Amino acid sequence: MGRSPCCDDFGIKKGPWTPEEDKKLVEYILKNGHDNWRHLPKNAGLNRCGKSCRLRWINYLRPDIKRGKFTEDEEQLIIQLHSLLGNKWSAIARRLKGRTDNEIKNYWNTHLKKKLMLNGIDPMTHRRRSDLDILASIPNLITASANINVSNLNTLRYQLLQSLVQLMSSSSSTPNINFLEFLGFFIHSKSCPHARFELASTFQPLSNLCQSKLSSSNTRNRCK
DNA sequence: AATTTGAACAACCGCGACGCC
DNA sequence: GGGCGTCGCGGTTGTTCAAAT
Repeated sequence: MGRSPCCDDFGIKKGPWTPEEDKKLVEYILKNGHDNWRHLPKNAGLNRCGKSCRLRWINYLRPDIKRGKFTEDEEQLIIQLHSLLGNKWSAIARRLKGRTDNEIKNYWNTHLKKKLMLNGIDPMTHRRRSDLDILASIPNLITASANINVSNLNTLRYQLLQSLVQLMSSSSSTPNINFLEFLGFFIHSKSCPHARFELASTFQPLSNLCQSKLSSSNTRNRCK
């Protein structure tokens, strides 16, 4: 027999919290604390499960929560801590006063990950990506980016392909700055979903080629 | 002006860890 | 030692709203 689920009671409310529910929860916790989340909703007169109450308190209602945009310092700290701790959001949150693990996790997924990628840094390893790494991820980069404006797709395709040919013909393993700038131009221009789709499909075969190049070069390195 | 799209973030869900009996 | 209840975490989904079309 398994553990009894927390939130399967019929009639238990889910979804966004109302101001009245917030008020009840805050008043109850400030007066009585939160020793037992399981029993708290009933005692506080809330038709919610304990888990939902806990989350609402920790992520939104706690009095010491800091609201508003992340500062540049906080961003740097998150990046630094993520490079040391990985996706240990609660551990990262403990080192950022007033910020919650959920908030940091969301901020990482929507802002910081992209920011690092656009700077040529792998968000998981925190290492600078080689040209081949970047090429292999072009379709993802293009699809992930919401900001492409291409008025003349063919011209840009031609320019990009020229850069790619140049890049592929050089044997250098260090990042090609011109190419990175070119990619940056693509990604920072305004949105055009159609162009993104076109570009992503155009570069999929090239990406596959790069993946196989990468894996064969890794195999060679291992054999050395 | 209406519709679509996508970013941001709030909230949910499943599971492992832990403590108690 | 193992069964059970609860908590906390991380991944995922749902909702909202502004910008683009």
